[in-house]
Amino acid sequence: MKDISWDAYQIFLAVARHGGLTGAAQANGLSPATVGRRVLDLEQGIGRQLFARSQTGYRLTADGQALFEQLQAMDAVVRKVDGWRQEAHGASVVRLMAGTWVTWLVCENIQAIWSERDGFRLDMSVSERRATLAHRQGDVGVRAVAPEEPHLASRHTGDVAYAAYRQRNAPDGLSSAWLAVSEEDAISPYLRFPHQQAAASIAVIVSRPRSLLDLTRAGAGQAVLPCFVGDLDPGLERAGEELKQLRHGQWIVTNNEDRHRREIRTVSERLFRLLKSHADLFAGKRPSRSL
Amino acid sequence: MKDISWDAYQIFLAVARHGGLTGAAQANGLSPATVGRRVLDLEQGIGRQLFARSQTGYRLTADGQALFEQLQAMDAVVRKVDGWRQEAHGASVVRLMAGTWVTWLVCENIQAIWSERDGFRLDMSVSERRATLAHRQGDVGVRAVAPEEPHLASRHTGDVAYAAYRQRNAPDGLSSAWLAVSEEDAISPYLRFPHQQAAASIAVIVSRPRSLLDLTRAGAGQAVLPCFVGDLDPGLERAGEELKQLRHGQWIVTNNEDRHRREIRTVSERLFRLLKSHADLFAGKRPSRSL
DNA sequence: CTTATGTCTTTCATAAATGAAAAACATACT
DNA sequence: AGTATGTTTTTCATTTATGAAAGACATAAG
Repeated sequence: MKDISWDAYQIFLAVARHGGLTGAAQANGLSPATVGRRVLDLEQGIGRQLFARSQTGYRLTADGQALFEQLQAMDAVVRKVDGWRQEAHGASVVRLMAGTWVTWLVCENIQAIWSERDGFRLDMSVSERRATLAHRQGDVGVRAVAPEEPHLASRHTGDVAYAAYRQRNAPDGLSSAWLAVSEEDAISPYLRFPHQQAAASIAVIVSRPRSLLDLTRAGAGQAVLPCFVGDLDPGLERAGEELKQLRHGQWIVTNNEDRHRREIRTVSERLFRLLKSHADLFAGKRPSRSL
Repeated sequence: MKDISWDAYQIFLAVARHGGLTGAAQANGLSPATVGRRVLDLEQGIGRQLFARSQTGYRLTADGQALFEQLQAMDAVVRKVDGWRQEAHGASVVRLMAGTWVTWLVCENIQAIWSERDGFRLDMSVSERRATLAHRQGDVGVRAVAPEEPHLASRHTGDVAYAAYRQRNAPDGLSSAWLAVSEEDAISPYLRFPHQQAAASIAVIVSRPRSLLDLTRAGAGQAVLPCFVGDLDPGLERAGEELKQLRHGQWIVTNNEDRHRREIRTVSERLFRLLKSHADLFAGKRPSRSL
């Protein structure tokens, strides 16, 4: 019984997961031809057929399934090792926690925040909840309330204004119906507004704020959106004045202890610059549409 | 952060266990040069130095020790997989590696080594080369030199004596010609003897030692044979005294790690008993022909 | 001290593995 | 039915990895 080369197990797992050679080849940086050969070799070494082959891909046999399950533990070890490697490299991940719309703006302007040459990975996590950066869940946060936590450092970027938006030039009948996220998901004041002010007129309930924008653009009704989102969209117009009771400040927060970490400083500086350059837009002063 | 090829981990473990490249190379069926390169590559991939290198071997660094400990779980998975592989084959093969004449003796006494009721298959592999059991090529080996490899367990069975043999009562003219295997196949000292002592008198060259016995019995000349072969054959007699310079010891070897395998223990115990019961015969003390 | 031995590292020729491309085939769409 | 698409398998030229051998070096023995 000859020893099996462990990379054969690695390739086997990839084929099993992707259900074929093409996906596995991409994941492992090999060609489909090579992956096919390696799997054949493994089957010979094991003495069992591990996959049922078809023109549309590979399916695990019972024996293949047995091996797949056994090898999960191996994969778990490698994940732990990878975590240890990352640790060994100091901090090659920066985790950014922000709400739906700031995350959207960052994505639209990603080249201003991150490039491949930076040598770290950017993880962006969307949450409407207050970014506490607790338990090191995040490194940089964007929030609507100035932090009082002593371990957090913050920088004020400006105010955020809100208004109701509807489809531009929409027929009048539909545009008065309200679009809202569900009450249980309505964490922020702007998300709660339709429930508090026009509950009987809510025509559609969605689970994500991004869906509000989509529906509004499609003419399904009106929704409360941040001005920097609504005013930037050529398919939307304001359905009324700014809703001044919803206005709030905006802060970028980091952990005091992370000040020395270059990657975190880099990201928070760049983010501050991005938000500051959009300060008027955030505050509800209408842009010229040339941005 | 690039994925690490899992066979690199396999090689790392071997180097760590053997404390150097040479042992790991043997265990993995690679050359020391290759192992050294692979470990360098791994250190680059991990971004840490894993070994302190010296001319006397490799010692784990603190980082290397951390990785070593993490990878024990991976090794454990592979052992389980190997158990499953064996199970898939019904744990049903024991591979015996021995020279021509021991293999012959085993065949003559097969009921003492193996029966169908044992529930495993016996594979017998003839090789004049030293049985290293490397790369799991064999499970039980018989060899002429005591093993120094730390992963091999051995038991001494006794000495093997050699003499020149000819056809019994042969006419004098033919019996002085020598029979030999070819020089390139003459791996063992006894096979080299005719080339070294009587090269000009070699009448016939064969490729297999078994042919020496056949030719000698047919009266074609004289050949060096182990005493346990020549003395047992009623058609042969010694052509001279024991060739004392050819005498050597004999050991049965198994892999330390295979100790727990019942079939391997069974075969090596039985083999030991067989060879031990023939110890006098092997040592050149003449039998009574009633065996 | 010198010599022998064992081990690692480097170089170079060779073997093995690889990927690109073509062929074959299955499935989905028109 | 014909066409388009996606996937696998096979072939062949190229690339990569490998091992043999030489050199360098450390350690042990005489």
